[in-house]
Amino acid sequence: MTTANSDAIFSALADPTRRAILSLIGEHEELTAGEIAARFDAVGRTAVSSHLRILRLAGLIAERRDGRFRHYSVTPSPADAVVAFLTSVYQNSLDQLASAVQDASQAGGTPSADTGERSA
Amino acid sequence: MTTANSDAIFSALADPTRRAILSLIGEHEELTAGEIAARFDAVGRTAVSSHLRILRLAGLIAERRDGRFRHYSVTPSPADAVVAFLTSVYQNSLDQLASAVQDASQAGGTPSADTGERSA
DNA sequence: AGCATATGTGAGCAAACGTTGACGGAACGA
DNA sequence: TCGTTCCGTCAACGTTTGCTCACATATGCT
Repeated sequence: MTTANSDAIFSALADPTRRAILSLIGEHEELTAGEIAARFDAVGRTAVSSHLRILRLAGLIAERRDGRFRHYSVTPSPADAVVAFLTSVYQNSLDQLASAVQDASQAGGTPSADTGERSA
Repeated sequence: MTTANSDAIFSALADPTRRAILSLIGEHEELTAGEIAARFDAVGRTAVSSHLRILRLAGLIAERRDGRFRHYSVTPSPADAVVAFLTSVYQNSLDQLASAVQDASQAGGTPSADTGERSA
């Protein structure tokens, strides 16, 4: 069930405008849709509204309605899915690197020649 | 300069097939393009090749050429850009949450009723 | 050389995405 | 009640994305 939602989270984070919106909201406690839209000259108000909807459906932001205004704030929990994915991928990578170094050091040779090469 | 690349990283991570590929590579030390493609029934070999290109251009995986084969492995560093973005967003959020809780506890009321509600 | 294997690349197409403009609904003030 | 403000939603359009098919490239084997 977290898998289905992480898809929405990664998709939501893929757009640079949405990341900018998320970053902007994160700098403040709460912002209204109009305040957010006002900070983006290149993007129209309806586009910002669509982005806010996507961010909200992904669970990345929360909406509080107050009269005519809608205040948006950051919801802390969902980012865990992203970090969990990355750590699961890179944890193995680091484990294997560590064991490779250990094997090489037990064998008595130089740890590895692979680390010196990085594809551009 | 990290900003321009983080765009490629987030876009690369947006696709569920690419995340599955990245996860698969992460489980092994190295995998060839053919070995990776063989694990995906739903997507063809050329599609996997395109995904590998995107992941490589984003700097998420490394390519090692060995005869006819191309071995792919995970490159640990670039995920830092993702984590850095998330922590920058949520750091402020957590700070504000902490101060909000402190304010509420000083006021003597229950910390918050908002946590019980999640938008669907 | 000739053929098979391993893999990337380009054209073409359907689906998804982001943006805009027009509209609708809800709330505030006169 | 009437007009204005704030904001989401819908239809349409151009762009991008992901996929497949056919072809090209490079390596290895005989």
